Amino acid sequence: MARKRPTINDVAAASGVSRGTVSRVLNGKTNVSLAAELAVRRAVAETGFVVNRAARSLKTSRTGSVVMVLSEPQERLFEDPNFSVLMRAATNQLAAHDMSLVLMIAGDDGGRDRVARYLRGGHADGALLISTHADDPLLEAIERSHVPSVACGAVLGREGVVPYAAADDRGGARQATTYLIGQGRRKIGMIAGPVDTPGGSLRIEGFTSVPGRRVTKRMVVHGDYTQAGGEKAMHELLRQFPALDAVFVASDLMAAGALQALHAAGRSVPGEVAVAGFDDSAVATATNPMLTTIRQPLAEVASEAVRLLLALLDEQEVESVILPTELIVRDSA
Amino acid sequence: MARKRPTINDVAAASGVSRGTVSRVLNGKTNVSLAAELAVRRAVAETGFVVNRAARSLKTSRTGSVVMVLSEPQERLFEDPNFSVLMRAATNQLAAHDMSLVLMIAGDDGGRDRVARYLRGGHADGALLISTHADDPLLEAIERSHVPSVACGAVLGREGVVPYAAADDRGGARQATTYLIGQGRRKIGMIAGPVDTPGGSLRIEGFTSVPGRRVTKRMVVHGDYTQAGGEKAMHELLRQFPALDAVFVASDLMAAGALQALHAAGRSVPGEVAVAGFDDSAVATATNPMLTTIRQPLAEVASEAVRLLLALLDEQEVESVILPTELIVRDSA
DNA sequence: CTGAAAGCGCTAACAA
DNA sequence: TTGTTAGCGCTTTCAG
Repeated sequence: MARKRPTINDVAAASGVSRGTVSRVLNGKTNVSLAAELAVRRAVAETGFVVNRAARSLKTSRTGSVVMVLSEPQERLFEDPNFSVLMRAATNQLAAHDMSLVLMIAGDDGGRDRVARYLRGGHADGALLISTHADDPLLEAIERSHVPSVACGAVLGREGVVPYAAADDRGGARQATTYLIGQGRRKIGMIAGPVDTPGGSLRIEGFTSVPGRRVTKRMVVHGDYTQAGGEKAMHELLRQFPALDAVFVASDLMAAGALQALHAAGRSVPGEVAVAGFDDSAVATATNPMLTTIRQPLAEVASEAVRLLLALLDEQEVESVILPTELIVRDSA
Repeated sequence: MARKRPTINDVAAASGVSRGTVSRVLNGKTNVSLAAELAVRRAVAETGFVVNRAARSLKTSRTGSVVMVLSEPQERLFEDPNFSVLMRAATNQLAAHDMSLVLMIAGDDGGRDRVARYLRGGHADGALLISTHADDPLLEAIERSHVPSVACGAVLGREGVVPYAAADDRGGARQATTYLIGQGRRKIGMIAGPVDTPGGSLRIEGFTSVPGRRVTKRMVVHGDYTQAGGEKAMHELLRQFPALDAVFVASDLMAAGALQALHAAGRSVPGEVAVAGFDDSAVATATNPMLTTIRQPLAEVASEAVRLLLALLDEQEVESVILPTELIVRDSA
């Protein structure tokens, strides 16, 4: 048993046509008689034929795969609940087009180098960039490789260069802030992410742009998107801006940390301080009180990014898309 | 600019040796003079040559990639914080061997079919199975494809057939239970996972096997690894076994739900009821009180699984491995 | 509408 | 130790 894998030749033999004709029905199906097509399809089913991608790829120089490149430092992503959602959505969307997703991590020089070689080697038709920074040396390597790329989340400072699909960070921050104000809060602080990420800077912009109070520098501190970072940031904020009656936190994980800091400081939530998060990740319902937060349509971000990438591969013009967020009201604000 | 990608012929020309010699230094480097090797290496660097995997694959019928197959239904994994850890570790480990990881989701019939075709087509050298059940039709397809496979976490009922790397579920449960008993708890309930998962049944075994009290049926209820499921299960447990003074919960996410149920029922934690979780995922420190839990060495599980798979590809005999867990004491017990 | 034939870039067997 | 050579399985002209 376990005979050799059937090739296109076997299918040709079984269906009584030539290799060329089989190939035609397998692909564009241009100029094939119905009879021939039927015969081929039957033979494919009978033999259990599956095309050899390597051979096809060698001929067409298309691989049928897309690489998802993670640029975030290991430890951060380790805690990041968003990434797996992006992965699954991208995988599903790609699968619908009979393409596959390969994952690469460009966390250090070695990783970046591997990605660069992979791309230069033409091992993937396109790249999906996750949390890539504008100053990431990888960007240059990608550009040099001429492999079409799309980012999930804008690449700060390269918005015009690298097409992207992203959640509306600015709008989401505005939603949260407006809600807080609507709840009668006026002295609102913010725990932001690192400024070199879109979530870091755009959410500050959104936060700042809502009228109804003055925002000064001491009202904003920065965390690193981890829970411990959020806790530390909250303590700092409490020191700088003790009068605050609300905090908008740029991620749920950091918000969980902020909740702990507030608890330790003896401030009740939402009584004395209202807390709003961002992400609507699993931790949002694990905290006490549960987090009022902003849901990002991450699955859609990934599918849209894939759609853009496929369009790019198809040599179409593409335009970046920004998807709306949604306010989820729970107990913390 | 943007000239054609250099081939092995260009390298041969640039280094003044034949294609064959270039190939030799690129691969096994058997029987190559130092001079030739040096010349080739220089030429590779100069030309920026990267081997064409498709061509190599066509010749060797090895792809240099491994597919990670997720069998879990979409909605569960969506909340599962473990999966991304497995992915990253596997990716890193594979990268160290110059191989890549492609991700496929076999959540429904369509997905399973795609995976089966992928494997039958010889598009991957091996498969890494995640949360595959014994009755998954995919298993048969994989077997039929003759693609070497290793599971992350045992495939219940197929332990002898599919090699695996797993955390010590039984031992971890025992650790947690023993700790609870050591804290003076005697009426310990359990919220288990679905019995058709290793974490579901082995953790019950571990829980039950610790002496010091009697375990009856009403002390164990089942959840579905979601937070909502944990909450519901806790309510049920409270009804069946109201006298309990501790709960061992088979996942942190469910434990977070259990905490909420206990809170709603007016039972203090850990005062009246001690709670121990499992996983040590991000939610474990987001809850209030923070969870005492069992840490699974997931990254090691993935690396070990990859190691086993590579050994299998190398035609070696392999033996499944079970890795020790660690008790993390926090505030809930 | 279909068959024949020429490679895609690489490895490995063989010959030198 | 090295060069030569024969394909791996497929797509795609080019004739017919």
